[in-house]
Amino acid sequence: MPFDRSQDYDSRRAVILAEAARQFNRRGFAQCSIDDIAAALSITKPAIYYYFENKPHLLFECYMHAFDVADAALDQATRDGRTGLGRMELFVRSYLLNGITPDSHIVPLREQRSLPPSLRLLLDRRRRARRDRLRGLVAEGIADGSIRPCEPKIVISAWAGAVGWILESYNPGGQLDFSAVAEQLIGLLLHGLAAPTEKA
Amino acid sequence: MPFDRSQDYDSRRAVILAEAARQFNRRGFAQCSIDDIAAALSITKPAIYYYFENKPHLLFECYMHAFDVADAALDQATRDGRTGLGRMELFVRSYLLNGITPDSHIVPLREQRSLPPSLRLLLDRRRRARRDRLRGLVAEGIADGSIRPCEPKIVISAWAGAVGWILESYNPGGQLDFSAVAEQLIGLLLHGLAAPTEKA
DNA sequence: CCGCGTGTTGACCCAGGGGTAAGTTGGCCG
DNA sequence: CGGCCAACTTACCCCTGGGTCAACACGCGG
Repeated sequence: MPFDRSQDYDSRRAVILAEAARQFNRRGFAQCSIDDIAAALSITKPAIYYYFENKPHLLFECYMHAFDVADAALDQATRDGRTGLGRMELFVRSYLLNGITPDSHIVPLREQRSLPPSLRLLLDRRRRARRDRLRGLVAEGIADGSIRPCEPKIVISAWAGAVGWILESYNPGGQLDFSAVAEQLIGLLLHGLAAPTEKA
Repeated sequence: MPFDRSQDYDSRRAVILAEAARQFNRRGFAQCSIDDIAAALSITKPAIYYYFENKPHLLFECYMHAFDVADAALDQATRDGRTGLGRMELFVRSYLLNGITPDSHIVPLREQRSLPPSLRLLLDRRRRARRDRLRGLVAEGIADGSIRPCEPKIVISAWAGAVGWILESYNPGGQLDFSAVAEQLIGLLLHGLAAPTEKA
């Protein structure tokens, strides 16, 4: 998706953001300069500053976009799922298969440290909100018997790490296509959670 | 562990490396300057350059140390375990409970990108070697019936992410002490892998 | 044709931090 | 006591890259 001057403001802004996310994902925040991102779009640095306040804000908006996607998946899962475990499954499935494509606005949370305190605060708030909702789903699953007794905190951190690292280390050139990878991961995660009586 | 001039060369070098690992872990590689590390030890930047070639090498040695610890755990697990699943359990247990302390030379693999190509190559070699050994354990577990059929690649990436992210997000001030967290994580991981007939 | 606002550029500033050169301390050995 | 080497320090270089400024295109309404 090239930078097209005939598009409207919001579209051009989104194109820049997408390219930034791509580069941040591929090479890491610290390793790409604004010039790199600009060059990839065949524009110059000040053009980017016309749309975005500064480099951290660029990263921040990548995160926000990723949160929007994840929250939408979570809303849907909460609505459509029947048990705690079912909701967890719907969430991760929807997130992996509909929300995310490799190179979309993923930007693993590991780059958090690159944000100034003010932005980190906002980010943390959203992260905690999502985290607490997910913990709630696990607790719910334990209560309804679909999830074996365990510590929701640990489950959520472990899942987040597993999903993030799979996305990070996924190689599009490999033998498995992405949906196969996703299915394997989902199976693994669900087996870890499910109560012994479940069949999964 | 302060920097003590009366210690011998290797000890002082190790103290510097440990402090570097601490800071890299806490604040991220890009966010700490050599001056920061030096200041924390009450020495000056050139003193660090007396022991280490440059900043990437410092990070590189953190990684190497982490690999040494993990490889030792893996050797022991391979030796002492009886089934594929048993070996996987021994590995992760030994790694978490004996190998790692929060703030030791963990330095998550996410900082890989900060290394120059030559060092990344060396790192990748070791990472692949360990990864392949672990995949072998999973394959072995599937063959011996202790692990349900699945894709070893996915399992290893997911485990790596889960363990790494738990270490990263562990809060020493929380209600759970580290060994409790480790046990919860191990339980979760093993449930995900174990063949249905297993009791775990 | 003239301005005027939006979008974009070339040229520039400048702080931070990696890395170095040369000088200083302090212990040890002859 | 003199020199020498390891272990540092002070002072410095300098380049990268974030961020800015003034000038410039260009479409559009008057």
